[in-house]
Amino acid sequence: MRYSHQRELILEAVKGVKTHPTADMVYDSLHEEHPHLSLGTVYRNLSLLAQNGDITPIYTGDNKVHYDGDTDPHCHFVCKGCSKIIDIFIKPQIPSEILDKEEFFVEDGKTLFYGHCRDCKVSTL
Amino acid sequence: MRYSHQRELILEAVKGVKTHPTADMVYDSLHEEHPHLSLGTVYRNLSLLAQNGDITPIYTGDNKVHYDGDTDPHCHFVCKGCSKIIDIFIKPQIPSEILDKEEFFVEDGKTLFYGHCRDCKVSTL
DNA sequence: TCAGTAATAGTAATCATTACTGATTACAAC
DNA sequence: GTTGTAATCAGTAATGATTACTATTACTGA
Repeated sequence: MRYSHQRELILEAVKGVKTHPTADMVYDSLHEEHPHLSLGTVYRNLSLLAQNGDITPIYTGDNKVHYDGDTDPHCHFVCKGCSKIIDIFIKPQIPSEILDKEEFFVEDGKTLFYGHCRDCKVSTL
Repeated sequence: MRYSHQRELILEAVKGVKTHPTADMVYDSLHEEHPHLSLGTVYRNLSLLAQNGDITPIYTGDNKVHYDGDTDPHCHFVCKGCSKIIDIFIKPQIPSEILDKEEFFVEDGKTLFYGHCRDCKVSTL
């Protein structure tokens, strides 16, 4: 993969933030300072960076792909109220009994927990 | 929720199958025998049934929502080759240390494992 | 410096899903 | 059974996230 200034910007925008942004959010955060950056470029590079293992995609079910700049394996918590994603620094465990299976070969795992964050818990009472 | 014949059909189409179908797949499986069933009805009812806890949505990252008719908590394996989803009947564990957190309140969890199934493993060698 | 080619900007197209509208249907009260 | 009414439906248009396309720009190795 050849170097590109845009890709560098996009990578830093994801790594420099704890909010697990979507393509749209990355684009918004960069657009003011880099008005010529294209949304298509953001999508393409997020996808490339994920393929390359530099960032990790998260599929929460909100119909948008979020990205995590921290590629160290860990879990996430998704608030059903405000859709916020919070890092949970526990390594997802792959139970040994399924590593021995002949049917499939596990390479990695993603674990999402769903619930309500403190702020949203209060507001549902 | 009021009874509807269409919803019954859709629920049975998901429950009667181990393939974790998408809206599109449910529609296709029913359309021949029920030509007047509308795709919009399939989408609306899958969403309602999921809200109601009768089926479980799965977000694998293929940009389509899959549904599981088995609502007993368990994990899934996703093949990176053929996109097949396989049930893994292990209950997703919620580590006790995060249940005590003040920051958020976990209600449920979803665990996906990624890798290659036996057929696809062979073909990548 | 320059050629070759990957990457970009800008825009059009795609695809899954949702929203809308007028017709139909479940179901509760009479 | 009949009727009122609100949920649901079929069919189709609209939306929103993402991908594809094309002419242009910019890395990078020679």
